[in-house]
Amino acid sequence: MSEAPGGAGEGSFNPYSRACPSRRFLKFLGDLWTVLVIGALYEAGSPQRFTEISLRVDGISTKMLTNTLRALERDGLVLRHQYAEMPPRVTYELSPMGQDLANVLRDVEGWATGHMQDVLDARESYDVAHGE
Amino acid sequence: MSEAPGGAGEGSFNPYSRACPSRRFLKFLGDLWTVLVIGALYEAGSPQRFTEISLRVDGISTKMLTNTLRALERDGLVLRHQYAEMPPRVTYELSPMGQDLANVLRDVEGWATGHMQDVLDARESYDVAHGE
DNA sequence: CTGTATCCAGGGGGATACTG
DNA sequence: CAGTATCCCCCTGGATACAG
Repeated sequence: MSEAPGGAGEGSFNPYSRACPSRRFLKFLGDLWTVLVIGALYEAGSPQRFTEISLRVDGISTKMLTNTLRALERDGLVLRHQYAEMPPRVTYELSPMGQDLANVLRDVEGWATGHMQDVLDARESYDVAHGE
Repeated sequence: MSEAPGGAGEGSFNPYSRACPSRRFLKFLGDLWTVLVIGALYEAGSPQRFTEISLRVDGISTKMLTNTLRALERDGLVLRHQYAEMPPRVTYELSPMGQDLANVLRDVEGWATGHMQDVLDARESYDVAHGE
């Protein structure tokens, strides 16, 4: 019952090894746009259109929104619905697995905003102690 | 009681706004090296030396390990201890706030490794359906 | 051992223009 | 509206050499 640094058992994935696919995946999950897009879809609670998402995620470019949504869809985290209308209408929503992930990422987001002030203070102390 | 996309109340931080400092912080927290270094320190359970950390986090360069540790220390998430010895000895450990964060990030890591296979399968299905 | 300093290639990602 | 296609700059981050 020896454990790798990641605590993964045998036959599992371990992001602490550079060759493991979970490392790249973890990197993707941590990507700012990934986190915010998933969070936006989660917050919305209903299928969102391309433009709606871009409005919720301030500053995201069409390129990155496209890339992010495409990757999320490919990974089975987001469901894409296309309607044969004119003008075209496309919506995105979290898959069950995506919603599960959203809950995890939401904790990270909550932790970040919840401790932001502490961190800001810590930085100030550090900068003062280390000569700006 | 209106809510921003991030669900943050007034006076709080909201990473969905590009100007909010929490966005940059969230980006830092999601960074691969940040996640793995914190995870490594958490797993270790005791203060770790520079070299020990680099061994746990496969593939990290001295530059990035230094940068990451420095940033974590500045943010009050990691405590650095320096001993006046020869050869020099320095150890790092999570601060109480850092340990709190570690628990959150650990869930993300666990989610990633726990769903890696599902994602791998989803990708294969997607690629087949969309012509490789 | 624990970093720091520099160089530099590669890729991420913004801005912009254009299409079905 | 929902993207796609390019250009292209910048900045990340690896490699390397060196210092305390």
